[in-house]
Formats: sequence, C-alpha cells, structure tokens
Amino acid sequence: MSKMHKERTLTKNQQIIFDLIDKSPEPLKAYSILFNVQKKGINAPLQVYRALDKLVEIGKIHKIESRNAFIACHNSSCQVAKATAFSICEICEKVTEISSAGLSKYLANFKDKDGMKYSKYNLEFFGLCKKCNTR
Amino acid sequence: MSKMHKERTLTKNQQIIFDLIDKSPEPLKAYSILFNVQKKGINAPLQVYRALDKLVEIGKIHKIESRNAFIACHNSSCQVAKATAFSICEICEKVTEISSAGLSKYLANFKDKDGMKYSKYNLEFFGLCKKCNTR
DNA sequence: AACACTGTGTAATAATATAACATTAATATA
DNA sequence: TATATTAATGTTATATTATTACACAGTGTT
Ligand SMILES: [Zn+2]
Ligand SMILES: [Zn+2]
Ligand SMILES: [Zn+2]
Ligand SMILES: [Zn+2]
Repeated sequence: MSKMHKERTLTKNQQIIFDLIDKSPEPLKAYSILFNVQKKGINAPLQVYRALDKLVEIGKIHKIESRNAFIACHNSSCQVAKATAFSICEICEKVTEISSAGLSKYLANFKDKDGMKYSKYNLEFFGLCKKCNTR
Repeated sequence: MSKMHKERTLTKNQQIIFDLIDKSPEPLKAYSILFNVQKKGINAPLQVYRALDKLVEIGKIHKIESRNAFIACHNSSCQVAKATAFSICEICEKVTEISSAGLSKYLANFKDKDGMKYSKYNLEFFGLCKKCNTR
C-alpha cells in the first residue's frame, strides 16, 4: 500500500532508461545514458531528458543536483521525489541515498522564520566515504 | 572576529562580479553576469567562472545548485560555504538563504547509519513564498 | 635569477538542456 | 464506435552552462 505511487507502468523509453540507471552502481549523466541506449533505438538527447523528467516526477529516480546526474530510488520512504537526501564522497564520488526517519521528520516539519511552509526539499551532504577516509 | 574569514581582498574581476551579485535581488546566472560585466572589460565565460569559483570557495557567494545561479551570502553564520540552506519559491523563483541555528546545528551533527561524517552540506527547500501563496 | 603561486586574457570546444514541430499511441468519454 | 484529449515519441536545430588549453603578468620567496 505504501509504495503504491511507484507502481506505474513505464513506457518503453522510460523503462529502458530506468533499467540502465537502476543497475548502475553510480549516478549516471544524461549524455552517458544517451550513449548507452543508442543501441536500443534512443537517438536524441530530448528522448533521454523526457524520460528522465518523468522518472524524476514519479519518484523512480532522483537527480543529484550538484553533479547533474541521476540515481535510482531505493528508499521506500521517499514520497515521489518530494524529500530527498544524499551523501556524496568528494573523492570517489560515491553517492548514497540517506534514509533516516529522524532527518526526514525534522526537515518535513522545518519552518523558517517567515513561516514559509515547504512542499519539497533536497539535501546533499559532502564528505569522505568510509573507504576513502581510511586511505 | 567571527567573520574574519571573509575579509579577503578581492581581485578586480572578483570585485566586479561580486558587486553585481551582491546588489542583485535575485540569483544571477553565469552568462547573465557575463552580459552585465562586458562593459567593464570582462569578455569571456572563463573570466566569469574563475571569479565565481573563487567567490564560492571563500564563501562570499553561494551556488543555488538546482538553478545554476549565484547569490551573495548575507549570513554571518555560514562558514565559507560549508553549510548552506535556501528556500526557493517555485512560482516567482525568489531565493532566500536560511539562517537557523537549530537547523545548522542539527545538520552539522547529523550522522548516517554508516557513521560517515560530513564536512559540508547544501539544502534546498522548495515551496511557495508568502506573496505567491496568498494569490 | 630562478621558482612557485595566483590571477588574467583569449580562443576553442565540451557538456548539459530546451524549443519547435510533426506524428503516433493510449485514455477517456460521449 | 467514434471522437476528443492527453501523453509519449521522433527528429532537427539551438540554447545554455561549463571546461580545456595555452600564453602571459604580477607577487613573494629563495
Ligand atoms: Zn528516493
Ligand atoms: Zn569515497
Ligand atoms: Zn551564506
Ligand atoms: Zn514566490
């Protein structure tokens, strides 16, 4: 029930591009995606960007804004791309989606002094991953 | 004493570009900056990007990653671009730097389950500003 | 002087993203 | 079923954002 929003049938292009991103161990960039799916008949940047836009919109993937790259969502608690948090290693560029009930609760309830209420946020943490930290 | 890190003498190009950003009511994009400083002898994108990079590095400006735009820092508590938070109106695109001791304390101390410690973060909230919300 | 370091100027190019238009597929609803 | 509507596709061209490469100038140090 809780993940119902993600059970949408993808179109052909969306499925091809999602599969590629989903099986990638690292975030993928649009033109790298384009290069990889040309053998499947997707020839133009716009075809990639349209699929990416839709996949982001429905929460199947997220955009890592500081890297202009896309990662599949493996976090059942992140509702349709409305609340995202990532850790990014500044050496090896490994990106991990953060799944913390405390963090999302804190941010979802955060109100600034103007009383502006937010419908969405994106948080990117930077540092060294465990591996890179011990070298 | 607390803002010592920002008291650096800017070079000519850095000063020109900082002044432009600092007096702008909205985030500026690199090529819009370029257009605006051509009368001052800055002719090429690279001259703009070099100044922007340095200004970001020393914390005089911040990059709004989701908008590829730059805003001057007016927040004495944000130490050299290591910890930034913004609110962004999805209608009028107004951007405000958030200055909340509670938020920065929470995020600075946040540790994920891997125990990865972060040296830096960037947070962007999206919603409607007061003005746009009441229309 | 020799060196390192930082910044500048210029040209060329790479990388990221969108506009415009024609067509086709899927869905709704009358 | 017909038809209207919406969503997705294919293609070309173009706009926007950012970097590479190279030559040179200023400043401080040894
Ligand atoms: Zn997610
Ligand atoms: Zn790493
Ligand atoms: Zn700031
Ligand atoms: Zn607004």
